[in-house]
Amino acid sequence: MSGRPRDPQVEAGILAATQDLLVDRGYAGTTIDAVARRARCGKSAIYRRWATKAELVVAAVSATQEARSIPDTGDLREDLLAASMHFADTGDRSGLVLASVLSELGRDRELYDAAHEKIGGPPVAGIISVLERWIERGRISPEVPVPLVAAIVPTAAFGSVALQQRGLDPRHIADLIDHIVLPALEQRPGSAAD
Amino acid sequence: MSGRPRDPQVEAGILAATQDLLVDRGYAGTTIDAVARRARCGKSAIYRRWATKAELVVAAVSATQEARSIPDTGDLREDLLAASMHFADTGDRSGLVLASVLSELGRDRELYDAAHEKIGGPPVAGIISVLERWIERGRISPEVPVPLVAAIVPTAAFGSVALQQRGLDPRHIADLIDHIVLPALEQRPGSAAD
DNA sequence: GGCATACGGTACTCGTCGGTACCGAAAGGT
DNA sequence: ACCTTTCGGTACCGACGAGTACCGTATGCC
Repeated sequence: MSGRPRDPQVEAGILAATQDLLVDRGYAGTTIDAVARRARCGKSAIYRRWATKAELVVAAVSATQEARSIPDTGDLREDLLAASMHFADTGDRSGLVLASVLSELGRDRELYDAAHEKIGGPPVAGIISVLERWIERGRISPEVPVPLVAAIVPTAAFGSVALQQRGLDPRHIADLIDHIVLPALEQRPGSAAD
Repeated sequence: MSGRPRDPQVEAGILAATQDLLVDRGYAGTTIDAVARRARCGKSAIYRRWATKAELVVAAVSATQEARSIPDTGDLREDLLAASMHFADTGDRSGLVLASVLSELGRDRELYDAAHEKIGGPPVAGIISVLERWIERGRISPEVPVPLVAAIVPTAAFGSVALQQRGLDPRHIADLIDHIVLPALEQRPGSAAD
């Protein structure tokens, strides 16, 4: 029956190589031969696992995602910082990989779903959770448009990655939170200040 | 010497066809043959004007840009709305065209410069001008980080275009200005009067 | 009218890349 | 030991697309 088992390291190497190439060559520039060369494996090892290039890319995009916990430091600003730092340029390639497949997103349904669900979803959900918790605690007015505010940092990160090929500076994220996000959260429900 | 002059309508048709294809096929999907077919011209008419596909695309991207004036309505909110509405989904294809060439931006210097200068530059500059004018008038504190605030709507528009293949809803832009931009501008240095 | 160029259209070259087929060697299960 | 599968590697096929070369025709300047 079962012959030689597949080497998990080969799989990991292929995915890593694919991510690398996506980031600095783009989708079109990521050829299967180049992936094999970089991963130091044969093309057969790739096609044994994924039937098409699209499937490989989907897998590589999905693999950039890992579980994340929602911060709860007792301080709103700290929570926001913690939840947002995922978008900083700190080794995490998920943002860069996403940007690299951008141009195909609207045209390849499979790619779009994978990228949107795996990359866009969870991190934004983390920020939303933070905001909702502080609304429950009364620190934030229930009238603030949560989705709008929660999208600020991810959107900025996305733009940075897409246009400049690099993630956001952690300092930049802190500035965004201090000067944009927190002010947007300060509106009071009934107070007549304005 | 000079024989038959070039037909300006041919040029316009080629650029329009290129923009159309970029928007709904992407950069890779925009073939020269397809451009010629859509523009109802020969490939020779294209290569007579631009030496390579990249040059054609740069020209098509550049052609989406026209002059814009800086609004001055006497009301801060109205000025911001006017300056930002350029990013709304209203016939203006500049955003869509930009998004379509996104994936190549970081890798093709010529493309990047054209897109950044022609599309990113002027509209953002308009918003910055509005903010600076109202700072001079004392309506906005000189301490607000202008570039950070000015980037909010363009960045959001960019994300929308890139991820969903469509521009921002005008209503969404108004929400951004009311709930994000204006609150960020309300921080006062120390003064109370307005 | 005649020269030079642009026109739409077609046929071609040539490089690239996704995907397949096949190799001999290695590695595990039984 | 034997059988099966995976391994890295290579050679190949077929499609596709950028760019070139011409074609006969149309159009304007001198």
